[in-house]
Amino acid sequence: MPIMAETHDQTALWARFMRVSQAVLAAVEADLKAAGLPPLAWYDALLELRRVAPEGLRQFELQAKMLLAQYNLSRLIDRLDHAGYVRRTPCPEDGRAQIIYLTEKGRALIDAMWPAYGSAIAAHFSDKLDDEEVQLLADLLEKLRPV
Amino acid sequence: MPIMAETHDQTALWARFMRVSQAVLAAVEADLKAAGLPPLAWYDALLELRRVAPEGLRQFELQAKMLLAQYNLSRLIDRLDHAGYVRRTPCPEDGRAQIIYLTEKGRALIDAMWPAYGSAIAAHFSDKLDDEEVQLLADLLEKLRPV
DNA sequence: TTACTTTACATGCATTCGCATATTTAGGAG
DNA sequence: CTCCTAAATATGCGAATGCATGTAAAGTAA
Repeated sequence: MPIMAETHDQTALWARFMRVSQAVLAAVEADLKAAGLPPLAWYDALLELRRVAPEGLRQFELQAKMLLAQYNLSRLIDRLDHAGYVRRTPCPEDGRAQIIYLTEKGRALIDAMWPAYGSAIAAHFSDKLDDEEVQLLADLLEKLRPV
Repeated sequence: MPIMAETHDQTALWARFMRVSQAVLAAVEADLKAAGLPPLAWYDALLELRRVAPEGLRQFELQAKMLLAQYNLSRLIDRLDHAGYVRRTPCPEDGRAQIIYLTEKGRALIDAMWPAYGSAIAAHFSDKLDDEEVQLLADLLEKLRPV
């Protein structure tokens, strides 16, 4: 009964997809933590801010670039702000809003995190794929990308 | 400079891999929640217990099958136990241990969750891949699987 | 036996998350 | 303008997580 077999294959593949992606992510996070560095979300947020520097981003713009709920991003920025890596400033054109700027300290943190982060990505991810496989996976992920 | 280009490709692929897997997982979890059902981890744990039923599993055995820290599994079992889906019993051969059994109510929850879960997997994952792509992705994930 | 190490699991505490809601301001409709 | 709705962000509170450590039983060595 091929239909059942396919259903099973697909469900098994789903389970494997989740397990592998979570395991790889956990391995990379563990490497960062072992190096005494902040979690990945900090790096991601700071990196998005560096992409637009010297401009800043409004919170909802940053949210669109990251995969974080509004309240979680609000508090992530709290932490980044308190730690001195970003600075919140009121938006002159919209009284509700704030613009978030990367600070010099934040830029330095990106640089400090990248060696450990890049090595971890290589060790747990990139090194396991050759060029052809990189392209294959990129195409498959494009198909899976939510609309 | 092909080396830099490859490094960039691989890092970009890493980012995409993480974003897509997290987005797909979040979409499936959201469907479950919208159906008023418990989170995926509950299903996963109960399913592992059903696989070995009528035998039970010790906590560390279940931990090896799932991607959960020891203390998180301990508390997940607390919740499943309090909700009546599993039952903890002392292990006669090892006074430190307990054996976790699936209850009838737990078996019923698996059955109740599967329609929503299966549909969500199909909608957010399986339906986006044809048979050939399923096989390709399976092979790639096998390469990425941590040792 | 005693003493030490390891394994299996639990738990106190601080951090983070999820949810609902509050707060402030924008942007209309009239 | 006034009233209403929607958008941008923050926050109180309960649940879940991470970390360190606790407890109790096994295993091991003498």
